[in-house]
Amino acid sequence: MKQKFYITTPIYYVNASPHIGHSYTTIAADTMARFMRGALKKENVLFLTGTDEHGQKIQKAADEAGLSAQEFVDKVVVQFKGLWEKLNISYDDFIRTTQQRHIATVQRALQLLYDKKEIYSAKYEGWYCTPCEIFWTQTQLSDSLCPDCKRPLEKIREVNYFFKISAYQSWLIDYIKNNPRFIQPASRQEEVLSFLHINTLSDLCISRPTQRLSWGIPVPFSKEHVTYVWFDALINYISAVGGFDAKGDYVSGWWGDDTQIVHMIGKDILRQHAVYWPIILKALGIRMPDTICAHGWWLIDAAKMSKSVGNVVNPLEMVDKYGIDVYRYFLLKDVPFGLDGNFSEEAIVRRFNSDLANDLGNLLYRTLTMVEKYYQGAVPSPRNEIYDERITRIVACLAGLHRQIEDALTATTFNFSLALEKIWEPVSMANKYVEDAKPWNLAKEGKKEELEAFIRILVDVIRQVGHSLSPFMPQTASQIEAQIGKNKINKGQPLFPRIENTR
RNA sequence: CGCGGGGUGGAGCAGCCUGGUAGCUCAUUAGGCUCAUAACCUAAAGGUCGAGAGUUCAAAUCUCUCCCCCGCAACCA
Repeated sequence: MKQKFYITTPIYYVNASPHIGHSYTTIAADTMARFMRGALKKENVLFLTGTDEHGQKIQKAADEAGLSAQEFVDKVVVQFKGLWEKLNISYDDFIRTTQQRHIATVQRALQLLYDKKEIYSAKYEGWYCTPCEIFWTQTQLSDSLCPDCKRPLEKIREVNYFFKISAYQSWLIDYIKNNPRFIQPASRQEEVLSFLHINTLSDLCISRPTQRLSWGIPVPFSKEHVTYVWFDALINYISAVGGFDAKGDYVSGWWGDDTQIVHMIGKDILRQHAVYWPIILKALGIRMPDTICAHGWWLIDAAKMSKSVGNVVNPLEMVDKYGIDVYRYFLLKDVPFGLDGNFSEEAIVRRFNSDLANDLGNLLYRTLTMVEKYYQGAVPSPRNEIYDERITRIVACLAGLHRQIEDALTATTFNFSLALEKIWEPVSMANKYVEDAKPWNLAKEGKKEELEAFIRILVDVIRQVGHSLSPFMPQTASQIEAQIGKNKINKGQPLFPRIENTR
């Protein structure tokens, strides 16, 4: 494990409000960041999120809202930050592409690439739909009408700047093959490789004429152009944590060889991150990130989430209804990371009742009751002399738990659901052990020492589980800690009261 | 002949790379127990692993053919 850990979410495009997908990526990154803060020192972890604020669609959304672009993005950013606060997202830095630190780095990067002759200007030809403000290439068209609005298109010819990514295709293929951890999960790596084998990369158009779009970062070597949003956006990962020195070398405390760099993304933007981004870095002479981790999508009642269908899930509503940690738990547990998941409230309730109420919540509450009943609320002190075989097994399970979680999260593919399964193992063992130990008999028969050892191991399980849970469910972890107390319990109410079928 | 993902007990999935008694969670049923949130524990029922052919002593797993479902336009994690 490297000394430092730098994890990012994508910077979210602020032309609309955040939805379940944004919250999923961010919760996953937050959980990793929290876990790594425990594994490394807190100050050796940096968790970055932010917003992508330039481009045509934002300008259009701003126009529709009757605001200037800047006013519009300022407004939406507040929504995102509000959601992250509500979801308990522990980001260390929040970058906006309209910030000066970002603009300066993007412009410097462009100039460096231009000086290295990695960028050239060329005439660009395409079909333009003026009402939609969208460009279409010949191959996207079946007739001469706009695929979106079915209105006639206009043939436009203009000068734009292109980045020579085609020159890097074979380098990229080799790099991906030689670094199997670069794109995760492995199935995504195959996807990218097969894409690169089948297609020949064409140079990336990285500018837009100012006459058509003014809401962007000005290209330093042309007054008539602003930067294309994707080039602008990807640079955020380096502009947030460093900059170019006078010689044009990138300098950063978070991009050295001692840092593990992870970009958490959704599968829809894999192409940009696995193809464009490495090439940009390579051309600038900057090291590659360690891992690009692309997760799947959430389907809503088995259908693709879509603004036009109107089935977009608002995370705030779910959080208000079920609670932050229940929402976090559901997203991280219900689907193996990487695959598409199916979101429904029935599924949340099912998960809630079986895992949180029946298994974990019930274990905590029955234990609290026993401590209260048999020991008047005082937590028995550790007793090592009585160990039956089952206690030994539970102790071994607890001892190995941290390692198991670490393996699930770091050794393979950010397997959150597996990590949570591991945390539930001691919970289940403890619930079984209650049946075996029959504490009510121990109490009746006056077997004081056995009873104490028994209660003590339950308390140990709960403490350890609570601690292990803290990256995933931070609030729950502290609630458990508060209820089980140090020397004296604070019984309170059941942590996750079962949701009965009320429909 | 476009590309990719998938089809495993009622539901959701693992297993397939590296063939060898088909496994997990939930739901169902029966029993046990009472510390506990009708919770917990134990047990049972339930599958010709999409169809067919081939390789093999042996195929969910390898090969071939076919059938069906979902993405591959936009918003967008």
